[in-house]
Amino acid sequence: MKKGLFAQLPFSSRFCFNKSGTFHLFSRDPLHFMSDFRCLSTNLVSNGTSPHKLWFEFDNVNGPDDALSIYNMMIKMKPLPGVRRFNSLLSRIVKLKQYSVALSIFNDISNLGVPVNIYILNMVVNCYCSSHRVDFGLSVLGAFFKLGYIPDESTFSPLLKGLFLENRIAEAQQLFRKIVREGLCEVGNFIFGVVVDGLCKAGNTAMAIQLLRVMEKGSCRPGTHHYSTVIDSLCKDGMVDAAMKLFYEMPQKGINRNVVTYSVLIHGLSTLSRWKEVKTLWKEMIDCNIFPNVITFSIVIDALCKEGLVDKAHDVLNVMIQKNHVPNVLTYGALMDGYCLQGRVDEAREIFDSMPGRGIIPSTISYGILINGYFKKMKIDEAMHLFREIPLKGLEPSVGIYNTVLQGLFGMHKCSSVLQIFDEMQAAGHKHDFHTYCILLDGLCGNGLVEQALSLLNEIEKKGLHLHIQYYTIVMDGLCKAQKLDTARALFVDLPSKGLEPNVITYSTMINGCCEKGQLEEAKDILLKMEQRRCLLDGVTYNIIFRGILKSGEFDEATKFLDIMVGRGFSPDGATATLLCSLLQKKELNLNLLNMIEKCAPST
DNA sequence: TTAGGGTTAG
Repeated sequence: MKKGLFAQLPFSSRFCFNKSGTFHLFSRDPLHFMSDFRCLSTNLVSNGTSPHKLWFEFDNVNGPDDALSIYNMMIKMKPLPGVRRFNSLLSRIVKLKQYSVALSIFNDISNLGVPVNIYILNMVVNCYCSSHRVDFGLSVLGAFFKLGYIPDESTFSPLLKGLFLENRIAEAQQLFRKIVREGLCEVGNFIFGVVVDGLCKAGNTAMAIQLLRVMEKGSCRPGTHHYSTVIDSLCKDGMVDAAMKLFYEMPQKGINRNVVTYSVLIHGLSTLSRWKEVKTLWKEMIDCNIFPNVITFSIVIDALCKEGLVDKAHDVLNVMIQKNHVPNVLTYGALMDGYCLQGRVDEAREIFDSMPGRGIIPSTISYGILINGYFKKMKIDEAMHLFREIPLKGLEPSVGIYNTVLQGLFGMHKCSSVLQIFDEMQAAGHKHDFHTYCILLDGLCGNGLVEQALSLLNEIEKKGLHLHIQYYTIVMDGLCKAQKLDTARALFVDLPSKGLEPNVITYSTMINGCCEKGQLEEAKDILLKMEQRRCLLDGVTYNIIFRGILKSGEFDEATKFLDIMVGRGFSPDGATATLLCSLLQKKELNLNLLNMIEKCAPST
């Protein structure tokens, strides 16, 4: 059907179809249309359809198939519909995020001689930038000038967004500066929003705040959107107090807060279990006539579940329903995960089964949550049955689902089933990703197959795939646990030759391996190297070293180390507490250390 | 241009 449609297109050879039935454009010079688009195609077929019958139907376009059907009808008309009709169709396709479809149609209409206007050119820029092809987007700028159009905010916004999306932060900043300095277009709320969002997502919240301050002094003042974006980013960076400060600054500066502003802050606070403040904010929000929506409720339900308070979360769900808010697939997913985390997978299953009756179709992630829950309860048959059900329900098993199943099977020591599923995955054309390799390496190590993990690592190297420090860290850990410290050390020493830089987890893995083998001196050497390379120690590393010293019986040294550790804001974790308890029982700790432990960690 | 889900190395 689809191929038939394209056979009628004048340039059907440019399209190809992938396995999922969607089509994409062969890579071509994005500006080739410049040479073609003025040429009028003369051999159009007319079936007499009136253009007026079509123009109102674009809202009913719900996917590439609909788009192509309408497009096919449009190009059969004589005379051809005007550029505005094509504009509306393209705009609908862009809304559906079918960028390659939009670009292909664009190429075709330009070949058919439909004149290109600035709206269409901006859409083309947007399509390239949204599909990680910002360089093509930039090259379209040339077309603007050739056609006498001046790029505007709608041209530069997607370009900036695209650069941020491709993690080309410096270039995005450079372009933004150029736009401002040279007055390339009006710099309004919209473009500021793109830059604030881009900086935040790039992890540069501090610079986003600076930009807010710059905006305050200019003609385009920051608004609710800009503040909400920055508050959210601060919360995600764990800086909730700084986020609160900005939040309280808003009314002082005459900026309204909306449900998004409240929701992101509630998210930040509830992840830190600051429930008292969540309650205050909730009340304040309603007093201000801003009402929580399905996302706000879902945020709270999710946070309660992650804290193990699934029954409370279920109460919130009931309140939500009483207040006529309709829970969606994400709300139920959060609750299902909450039950699974408590090992109450049957209750999670009840929710899952009740979803279709409530008009909600479970997503692949809903399946993933439940499959993971079953594996954690060792219910392999139920897990695999659900996995097999996914395609039967018309859903595409994602890489994430395959990863969950592979990991679950490894956890059940079903290595032969892992291979079978991995083969199936490849046969079905599903590309494995970075996580798949991590799961395979970790699963092989965890099942006593460290040598095979090493072979897989070699294979990854030989294939010239992107090497990642995490692969090596996993295998080094496996080697240490298999009493093969020498091989782990060799791998560790070789990292720089592969262009890889060890990170805090790599160092702590090796330190742990050395401590377990009683090689405290070597562990100290690695610690020294780590500090020389300015790799900051985290809580887990401090605990690993502390346990290593404790096990060596050097209690005076352990006391000194604990003092430093606590001074830097880290406290003994669960594994350390267990070790301390067993040492206490054996009465092996000295008095100084006992006093120190009591002072720093009353809970342990 | 702003908010929510599973898996993800010590």
